[in-house]
Amino acid sequence: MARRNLPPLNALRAFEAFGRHGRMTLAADELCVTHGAVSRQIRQLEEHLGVALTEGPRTRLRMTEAGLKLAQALSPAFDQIEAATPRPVEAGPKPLVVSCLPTFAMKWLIPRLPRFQAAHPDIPVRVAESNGPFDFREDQIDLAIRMRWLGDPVTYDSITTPFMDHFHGPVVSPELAASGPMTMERLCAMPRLLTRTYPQSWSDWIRDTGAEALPPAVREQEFDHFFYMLEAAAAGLGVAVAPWAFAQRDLASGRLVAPLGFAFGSARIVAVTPPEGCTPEAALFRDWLVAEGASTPVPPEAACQSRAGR
Amino acid sequence: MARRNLPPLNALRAFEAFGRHGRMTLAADELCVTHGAVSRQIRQLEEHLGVALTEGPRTRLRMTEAGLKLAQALSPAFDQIEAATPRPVEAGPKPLVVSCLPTFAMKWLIPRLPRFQAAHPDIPVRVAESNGPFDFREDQIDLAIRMRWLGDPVTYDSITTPFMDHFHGPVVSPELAASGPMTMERLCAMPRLLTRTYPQSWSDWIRDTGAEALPPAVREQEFDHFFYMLEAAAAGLGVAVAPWAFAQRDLASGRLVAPLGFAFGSARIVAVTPPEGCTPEAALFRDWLVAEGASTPVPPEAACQSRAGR
DNA sequence: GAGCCATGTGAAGAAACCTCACAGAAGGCT
DNA sequence: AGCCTTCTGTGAGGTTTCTTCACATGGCTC
Repeated sequence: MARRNLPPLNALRAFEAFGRHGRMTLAADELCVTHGAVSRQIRQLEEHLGVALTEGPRTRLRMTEAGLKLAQALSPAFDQIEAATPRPVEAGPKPLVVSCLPTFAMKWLIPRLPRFQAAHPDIPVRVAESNGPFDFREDQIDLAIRMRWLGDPVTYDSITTPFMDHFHGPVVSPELAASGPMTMERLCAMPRLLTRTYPQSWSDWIRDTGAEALPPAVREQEFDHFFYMLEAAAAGLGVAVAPWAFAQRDLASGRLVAPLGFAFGSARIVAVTPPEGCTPEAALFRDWLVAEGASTPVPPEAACQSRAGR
Repeated sequence: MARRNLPPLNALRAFEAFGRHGRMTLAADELCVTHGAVSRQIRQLEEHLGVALTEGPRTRLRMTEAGLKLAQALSPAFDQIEAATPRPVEAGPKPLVVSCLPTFAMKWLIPRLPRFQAAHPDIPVRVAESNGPFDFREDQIDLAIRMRWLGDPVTYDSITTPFMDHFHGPVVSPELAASGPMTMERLCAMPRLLTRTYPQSWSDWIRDTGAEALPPAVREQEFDHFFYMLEAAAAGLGVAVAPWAFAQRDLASGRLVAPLGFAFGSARIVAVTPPEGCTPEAALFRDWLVAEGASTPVPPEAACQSRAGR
C-alpha cells in the first residue's frame, strides 16, 4: 500500500472481461472496442507480469492456470468497485429491472436482449445479476429469472412462469475427450469442477441420469462463478456438470465437448413476477422470454429423452 | 457485470491514493506523477460520477462523505488486485522485509525511509503492511513493527526493542474545535470514530488520562483503516482518539487539532526480531529505528507528563 | 484445399495523460 | 497588516498510450 505496484488497470479490466467471456471478441464487445485492442492489452499485461495468461491456438484460446487464478480474483474486486460507485442520476424513463443468474445473463440473456430491444425500443432494460434470494420491493426488481426444481415447495409470494427446460451434463475440453470414447469410468478418473453456489451439480446429474451413485472424486476444485468453471473445463482442468443453456455457445464453437450428452434436469428456468401482478412491461418481457425459450435449441441427444420423460 | 459500467480506473486509483494520504501532493508522490495530474484525475472522476468527492478550501482539502465511502470501498478492492497479481521475478539481492502497521507505515515509516536508504543504499527494503500476528519464517519477515502494551505478556519467541513512546489523544477538525475551549462535556457530545482493528482506543485513552469512566457515545462510526478514520475526523464527522505518531503530520499542517493534547499511552512502538537473532541488515534497521524514534518530536503538552511519569 | 473463424500485428491516427508554469486561496508568522 | 508558505486549480503544449483498420496467420470444418 505504501507504494502500490499495480499492473496497468485498463489491461486488467480487459483481461477480466476476457476471462469471463472466454473469447477476446466477446470481451471487446463488452468493452466497446475492437478485438485488436483487447489483444494488445492482454499482451501488455502478460509482458508486465512476465507470466503467460493465455495459451492454446488462436482460434481456441484458453486461460492458463495463472490466468484463471488472476481472473477469479479480479472479478470480485471489480464487482466491489462497481457496487461502491455512486450511480449517476438515472435519466429517462424508469427501466425494467430484471434480476438474473450471472452466468445465464452472460451466456443466454444478454446475447438475446437486442432482439427484445428491437421489438420494444421504448422499454429500457437493466439486468441486475444475483444468485441469491430477492425481494421485489426492496431490490426494486420487476422480474427475476431463476432455476426452479421440480421438488421445490410451491409458494404464494410470487408467480413463476417456466420458459425453458433445464438440461445438464458433463463437459470437458476437446483434448481431454480426444483419446477414445468417453465412459463413466474415464469420467470418474478426472478431476471434478464445482461452483460454490451449486455444489450438488454432480449428484443432481447422477440422479437425473438414473445411474447408480457416483464414486468419490479423485480431485475436486471449486469456483466462485459458473463462467470460471466453464473456462477451467475449457482449459482442461477437469470435468464440469454444466447446464445446456450455459455451455451451448462453447459447445457450438468447439471449446467444450459433452461426450455423454445432456440429461433432462428435472428443473425449469423460470421467470418470477410479484404475486400482486406485474407491470405491463414486465409482462411483455415475460412473454418474450417464453417465446425465446421455445426457440432456443435443445441438446440433440437429450431431446427425445426429456420430451418423452416428463 | 453483463456490461460493466466502471468509472475510469486510473482516476479511481488516483482518488484512492488521495483518500489514504489526504492530500493530493502526497498521492502524487506515491503515483510518481505531479499534483496537477492527480487534480485532473479526481476532477474527471467527480464529473463522471456527478458527485462531489472533495470539499473545503484548496489548502485544506477534505473528502466529502460520498468520497470517504468510495475510498473505503476502493482500498480493499485494490488490495485484492495487488494480492492476486503474480509478482514478477524478484531481481537483485534479497530485500529486508519489514512488517508494519499500515497507518504507521504510511504516516511515519515511509516518509523517513529515504533517510535509511541514503545511509545504506545497498540494503533494499520492502515494507509489508499487516495488522495481525506474524511468523518470521512463514511470512519471510526480517523485522516487524508493532505496538506493545505495558501489560502484554512477555514472550520468549521474539526480541522486542522499543523505539518510540506512544501518545494518544482526541483529534477533531479545526471547525469542530473552533467554537470555544474544548471540554470533556463538549467532546462527549460529538460522534466518536473508531477503527475495526483497535476499537478500545477510547477506553484506553480514558484510562491513561486517569479520568473517570466515559459516558456512552451519542453516536459511533467504525472504519476499516486508521487513515480513513483520520480523514473522517478531518472531514468533521466526529472525534477520533489517535496516536501522536499517526496524526502528527496532519496536526502540523492544521488539518486536525488536538484540543486536549496527548496522554502517554502506556505502550511503546517496538521493533520485533526473531529470538535466534537477526540478520546484520535487520540489526542496522533496528538501530536506525531507535535513532529515528529518539529524534521524532513528542507532543508538547504531553512531553513533561510522560517523561516524568515513566 | 477452400472457406471460416478467431486472434496476432504494422502503421497511422486519435485520445488520454502528464508536465510545466503560473494563478489563486487560505493560513501562519513577524 | 503584509509577507511568506503551502497546497490545489488550470491553460497550453508535448508525449505517451491506446485504438483502429487492414491484413496476415494458424487451426478447424466440410
